[in-house]
Order: sequence, then structure tokens, then C-alpha cells
Amino acid sequence: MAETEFPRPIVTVDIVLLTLREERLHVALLPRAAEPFANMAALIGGYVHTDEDADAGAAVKRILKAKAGLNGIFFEQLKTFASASRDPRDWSVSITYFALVSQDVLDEAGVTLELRPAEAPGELPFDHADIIKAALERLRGKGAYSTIPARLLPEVFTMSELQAIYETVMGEKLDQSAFRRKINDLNILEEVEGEKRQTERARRPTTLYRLKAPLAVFDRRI
Amino acid sequence: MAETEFPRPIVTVDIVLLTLREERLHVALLPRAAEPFANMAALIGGYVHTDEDADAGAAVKRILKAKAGLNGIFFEQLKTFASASRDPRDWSVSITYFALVSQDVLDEAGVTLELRPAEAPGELPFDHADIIKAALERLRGKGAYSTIPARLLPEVFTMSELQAIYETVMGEKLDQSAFRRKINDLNILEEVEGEKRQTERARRPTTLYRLKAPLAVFDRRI
DNA sequence: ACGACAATTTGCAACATGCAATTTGCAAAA
DNA sequence: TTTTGCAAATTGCATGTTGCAAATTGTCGT
Repeated sequence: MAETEFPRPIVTVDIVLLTLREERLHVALLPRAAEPFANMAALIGGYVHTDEDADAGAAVKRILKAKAGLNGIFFEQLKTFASASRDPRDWSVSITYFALVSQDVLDEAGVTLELRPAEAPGELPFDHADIIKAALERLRGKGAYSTIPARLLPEVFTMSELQAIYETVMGEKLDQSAFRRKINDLNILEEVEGEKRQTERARRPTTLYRLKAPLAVFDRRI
Repeated sequence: MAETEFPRPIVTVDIVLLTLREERLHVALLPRAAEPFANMAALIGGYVHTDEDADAGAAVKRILKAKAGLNGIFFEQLKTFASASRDPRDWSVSITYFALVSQDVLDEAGVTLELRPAEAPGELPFDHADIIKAALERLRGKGAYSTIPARLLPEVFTMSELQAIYETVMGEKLDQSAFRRKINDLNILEEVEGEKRQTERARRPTTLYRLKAPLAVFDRRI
């Protein structure tokens, strides 16, 4: 930093908000309000407001609340995309985040988000398709070694639901007995007394669980 | 992005350049040329030059070459630090990178870098201490599942040297036979015919290896 | 009491890992 | 020429993990 200051780039945050819908990962999009790409569906995002955001995470919270009606959901910094070419207006920086939310929380948000399959989101402005790709890679990579995928489920869930989430995220079938053994050995869940949910047909009642800690990272693959 | 544009923050890149020295990880620092914190040892970094850098990675390459005399070394994006408080001048964004270099390459660079123990780098400007902490965490985390630590070695190395690097990075002793078995099973190295290096005392000659690919990520811990 | 069904557990072979002991290749010393 | 020291490299084995298949359990409608 020896030189005098240089022209400053545009700085925004963009959020890859993922949820589960019909057993597949979907990404939440909003129509852009302004040029460029006005009206086109795009990642949830916006300018960093230097006057009101203490840091980038605060900008994410503000934007999630204002544009998607969401509070207190899980998000994590993903990667920063910064180049001369990604925005037609100017050299621009997008600090990107990925966020996971359960379908029921999303339904209560009261904002109409467009959900598209995360693997094939269709045409998107800027480098948003690359950003989504990076989010999926991260989810797959880190998902196998952490409880991050559980953030796609409601707070209380069954072992089978948890296994299904991991299978979706990792894209492979897992052995049921081995999965249960590992989850139990990891000691990351606690039983919930809760009322067993309604089932169509009669069957042995399921144990309900919740995460002991918001985020646990382990040593080996689930 | 519905609003008109907002005041733009400062955007810089900062690099945590790590190397091995006396069996320990050290971070390379340079005295700051300008205020704030003029003359204080700091991470290698600088403004993004919107007129000449195509993207953030290009800024990193330019700065590594100009300020540290280094070309073609391994680096990877770490995390972006962005807040109102990290720089006394203004709201600022630092896109940070971590880079690994072998001691011999560093010695040939011809630039005087200050090396301090990465675990205890002493007083540093801005949030550079936090950035170094993040780099070490990343190295430890990702190091156990990839060939990243090998970037701290010269291109050709012995199995024992490789094991020592992993032990340093992960902070624990590894079993020799298990280590060799795993590395062999992973099939990430190729033998090099090379002349065996001089040793002080007589002993069985070591096989020399090099990485087959620049970066391999695997599924389980080494 | 029986049947159907998913939840949950068990048994076991195949594989992976940690630890200790053994074997190997070289060159200086005897 | 043989012996010896040293680290490289391999081997054997007890123990822990994992995948696959089979068996057991709890509910509720019939």
C-alpha cells in the first residue's frame, strides 16, 4: 500500500439462498429492480451501505430482511468475485455468501421468491451462474464433514430426513445402519420429546432430534 | 440492487505468505510505505488497480512480483474482510489470499521479507493478525485433506520430508508406515530418478518424489 | 391376534489404522 | 572383507470402521 489511492470499485454482496423443494436443491432469486438486467431474475443482493452496515455480514442481514423477509437464517461467506468484466458498469466486487433455509421458514417469509433448480438455474445476469456453482461445490465439500446440510431441515427432524438431506447434498445413497451409527457416535444430536408427526399408514413411531450445536464440523465423512 | 449507487469502499488485497523455517510456519511481512501505520511490518498487499488488474487474482500476482519478487507461486483466495472499522481511513474491503512457498524459492526472490512465526506474529496493523489466524485455520483444515502442504516443499522431496510437513501443518505426529501406505494408495506422487541428495552419515538412499498434479483433494484425512 | 410398514438394531466380512518389530541399502569403521 | 550404525521401507497383527443383508420392534387398521 505504498501508492496514493486508486479509483474504487463497486462493492456488493450477493447471496445464494438454497432450500429444498421436491427433494432437490433450489436457489431463490428475485427480479432485478434496476439496470443493468432490469427485471431479470438474479441472486438476492445489493450494494454495501457504508453508512449503515458495520461490516459485510451486516449488509447480508439487512438485505435478507429487506428483500426476502428473512431473519436469523444461517449464512456463511462463500468467495469473493472481483473483476473488471463481471459488471458492465465498472470494475466490481461481489462478496458472496451462501445461505440455507428450510422450506417451511421460506414459506412464512411472505415474499415471493422465484425458486429454480440449483443445478440448472437457467439464464442469469452477471456471473451469478458461477456463483451458484461455487455455492454448490462448497455445500458438497463441506457438507460431508459438517452439520451444515441440516440447516435445510426444520429445527426438529427425524433420522431418515437427515439422511435424505445428506444424500441429496452429497449426491449419493448412504447406508442406513452405518449412517445412524456414525451420527450417534458423533454425538451431535439430542432427542426431542415432541409429538410424533402424523403418518398416513401405521408404523413404528420415529424419534425426533435437533442439533445440539448450530454448527459442528467433524473429522471424517458422514 | 434497486438503489442508486452508494459511496464506494476502499478495496485492497492482502496476502498471507507462509513458508517453513526451522520446522515452523512463518509469515512473510513487509514494512508499510505509507500512512496509516507507516514503517510497521504488515502483510504483503496493496490496492486493486482497476486500470490494470483484470481481476483480484491479477492484483495478487502483480503485488507478489512487485513487492516480493515472486512469480508463479501457489496462492488461493482465503476470505474477505470488509468492515467500517478495520481501516482508520474509511470503510474498507480486503480480499485476502494465502500463499505457500518453499524456503529455497523465497531465498532466491532477492527481496528482504521479514519472517515471523505464524502462530505469534507480534503486533500488526489493521486486522492482519486475524487474517493470519484465518490462514492458519484454513491450512490446517484443508491441509489434512489435500496436497496443499506440499507447496511448502521444493518441487522434489522425500517421503520423510512430506510427512514432516504434514505433521507441522496438522500439529500432530503421524505414524510412518500408515502415512506411506496412505500416500501410496492415494497415488498422488511420482518417483523422480534424481540424484540422491548428500547426507552426513551413511544410510539407505531415499526415493525422491514430486506431485503428479499441482493440487489434489481427497476424501479422508492423511 | 395378524399384517403391513418403516424405524432401529445386529451380525459379520472386508477394509483401514496405529503400533511395534523386521528387513534393507549404504558407507564408514574395524 | 566383515561389522556396525542409521534411516528408509516393509510387514504382521490387534483394533476400529464401514457396507451389506438379515432380523427385530412399535403402531394401527383389519
